[in-house]
Amino acid sequence: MTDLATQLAGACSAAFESEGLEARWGAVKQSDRPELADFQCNGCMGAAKQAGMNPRELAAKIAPKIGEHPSIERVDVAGPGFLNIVVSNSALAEQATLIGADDRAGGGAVDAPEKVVVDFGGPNVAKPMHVGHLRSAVIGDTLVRLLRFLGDDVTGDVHLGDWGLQMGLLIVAVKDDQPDLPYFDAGNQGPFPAEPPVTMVDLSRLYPMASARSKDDEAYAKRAQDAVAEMQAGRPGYRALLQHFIDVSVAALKVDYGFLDVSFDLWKGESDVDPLIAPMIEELKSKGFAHEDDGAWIIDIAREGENVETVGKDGQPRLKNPMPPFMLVNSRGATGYHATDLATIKDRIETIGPDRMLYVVDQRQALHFEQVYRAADKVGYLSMDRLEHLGFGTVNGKDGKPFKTREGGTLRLADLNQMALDEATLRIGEAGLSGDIGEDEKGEIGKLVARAALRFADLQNQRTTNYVFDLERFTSFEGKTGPYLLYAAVRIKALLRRAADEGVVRGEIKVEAAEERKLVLALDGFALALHLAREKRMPHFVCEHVYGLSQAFSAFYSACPILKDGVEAETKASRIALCKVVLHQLEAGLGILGITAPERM
RNA sequence: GCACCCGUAGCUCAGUUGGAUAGAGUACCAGAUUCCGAAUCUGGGGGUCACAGGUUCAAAUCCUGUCGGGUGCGCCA
Repeated sequence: MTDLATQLAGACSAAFESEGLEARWGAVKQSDRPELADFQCNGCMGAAKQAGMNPRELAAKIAPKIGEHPSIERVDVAGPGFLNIVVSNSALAEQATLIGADDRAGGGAVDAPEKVVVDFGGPNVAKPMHVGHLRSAVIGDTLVRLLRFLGDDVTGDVHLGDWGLQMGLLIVAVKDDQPDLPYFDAGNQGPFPAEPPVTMVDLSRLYPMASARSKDDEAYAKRAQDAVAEMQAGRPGYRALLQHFIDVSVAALKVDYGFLDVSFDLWKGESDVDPLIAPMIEELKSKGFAHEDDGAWIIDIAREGENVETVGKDGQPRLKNPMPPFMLVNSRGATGYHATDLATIKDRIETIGPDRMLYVVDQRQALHFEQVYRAADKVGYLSMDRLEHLGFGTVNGKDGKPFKTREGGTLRLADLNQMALDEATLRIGEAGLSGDIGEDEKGEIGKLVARAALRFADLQNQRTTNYVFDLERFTSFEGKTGPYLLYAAVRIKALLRRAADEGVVRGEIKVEAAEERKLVLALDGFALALHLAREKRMPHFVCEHVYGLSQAFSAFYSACPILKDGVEAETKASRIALCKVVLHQLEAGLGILGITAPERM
C-alpha cells in the first residue's frame, strides 16, 4: 500500500510534468500548518524560479489539475505559492482501513531489499558491560528489527572482543590465582576439563585487578602481552581457557541483553577469524598491498592531501591531515583489531555475502573504521560505500560528562538494568495497579516498563549526539517516555477487551471529527518515518512517529467517546475499528523499537 | 596543531530535498473527570536557533570566519 503523501505527490508530479516541469517539484508532505491544510506542496516556488515564471501563477495552474484527484477535497494557493491540500474524509477512512489490513501496518517496504550484516554490541569477554554498551545494543538491535521489518535480509552479529590484550591479562591473572590448573602446563595438548575453572564473578574480580596492575607494572604487562602472543599462536591450554572465558561471559551477556530484549543471530568474535588471519596476511603481502615499516606490516591508506608535512609555529615538523596507516601486523609480530576487523569483513563476504555491513559502534572509533574500510576497499574485499560506521554519542550524567556512578566508577549495564527495574517497580506502586494483578504479573509488567523506559530514552535521541541519562525522567509515566507509550497501547487493549465483552464488533471506519482526521493523518506518516529511519540509520524517527501517534490517539480518546452510553452503534463500531488499526500500527512501531506492551498495567 | 561531532525555550531534546507564525516534553500558570484507565486531555506565558558575514524571492538548515563544548589523532581494543 502507499501512503497518502506519496499518492498526492504522484498527482502533483504529473501536474508539474504537464506544464513541462520536472516531476521532482511534486513532492508532498504533511502540512506544517495543520489548521490550514492536511498536506502541502512547496514545489511551485522552486520550479517557477528555475523556469522564470511567477510562482503564484504557476500554483494557480497546478492547483485545479491536482484538485481532480479522487482523494482531494480542496486545494488552495497560499503565500508565495504554497499548494495547500485538504483530503476528503472518505479518503482518510479508506486509508485507515487499508493500514488496518496491511501486514506492515502501512509502514511500506523497501524497493530494493538488501542483504545486510549489522555488527553491534561489541562486548568484551571478561569485562562486564557498562553504560556505554547500552547504546550499541539498543540502536543496533532496533536497526536490525527495522530493516527486517521493511524487507531486508539482515544478520546481526555481536562481534565479541575476545582476542586482544584483555585475554592475556586474564590468562595471567587466572594463572596467578590458580597456578596448578592444567591450562598452564605448556606441554599439555589436552583434552582439558569441560567445566570452566572460573565463574563470571571471578572474571569480573580478576580483570579490573589485572588491567590496573598492567598499567604500572611493566613486567606484568609484558607477561600479558606474551600470553596473548602464545594464545594467538595456538597454545592449546590457552585456547581452551579462552573458550571457557567466552562461554562464561556469553552466558552473563545474554542475561543483560535479554533484559533489554536485544538478540543476535551470530555470536561470533574476533577469535573466530583467527584461522583466516595468517593466509590473509600472506595474501596482502604477496599482492603488494602491505609493506614493512619500522618492523611492522602496514597498508598505506592515506589519500592526496593527507599526511602533508608542514612546519608548526614552534618550528617543529607537523603532519597536516594526518591519516595513520592500517596496522596489519605490529612490530612485535602480533595482530590487533585492524587485522581482525579486516579478516572479519573477508569472512562475512565469503560466508554470508552481504551487500552491505553496518557497524554500530561508539563515535570515537570513527578513525579506526575509516582505516579499516579504506583498507578493505583498497585490497578489493568490499568497496567503501558498502561499509558504514554508524557512530553514536556518549551517555552522560547530569554534569554533561560521561556517566559515572556516585563513586566515580563506570556503571555496569547489569546495575543499570536493575536500577531501571527498581525505579519502574516503584512507579508502578505509586500509580497503583488494579487490585487483581498478582505478584508474578506485576514483576513482568515492571520489566516491560523498565525496558520501554530505557530503550525509548536512548533511541529517541538522534544517534550521533550525546545524551543526558536521567533515570527518573525516563521512567516517568508523564511526558515523552517509554511508559507513556505503553499506557497508550494498554488503554487501547482495555478498550478492545471491553468492546468484545459488550459485543461491539468493528464496523466500517468513518472519519469525521477533527481528532479522527488527525489520528488518521498520524497513521499515514508511518511509512515516511520508517523510510527516513532506514535511510539515515536513525531510529529516533520511529520514536517521533510512535510518540506522535500515541498523542493523537490520546487526543482522540479524550474528545471522541467510543463505548460510552448514548454513542450510536455505527459510531461505536467505526471507532473500535479505528482503535484496532491504531493498536496494530502502534505495536508494529513499538516492535521495531524492541518495546512490548503488557495487557494491562 | 589537524580532523570529526555538537551549540535551538529555565532544563532535556526534535526540526527529510532551503519554505508560511521554529516545535515536543519537562518545569511554571489556568482549566477539564456524575461517562470508555486523569499514568490522560485542553489552553497560556517562555526564543537574538552561540556570534558575525555571505549565497537568495526565502536560511535553524547551505558557504566562510569567530567563540564555546565533546571526541579522536602508528603499533591497547
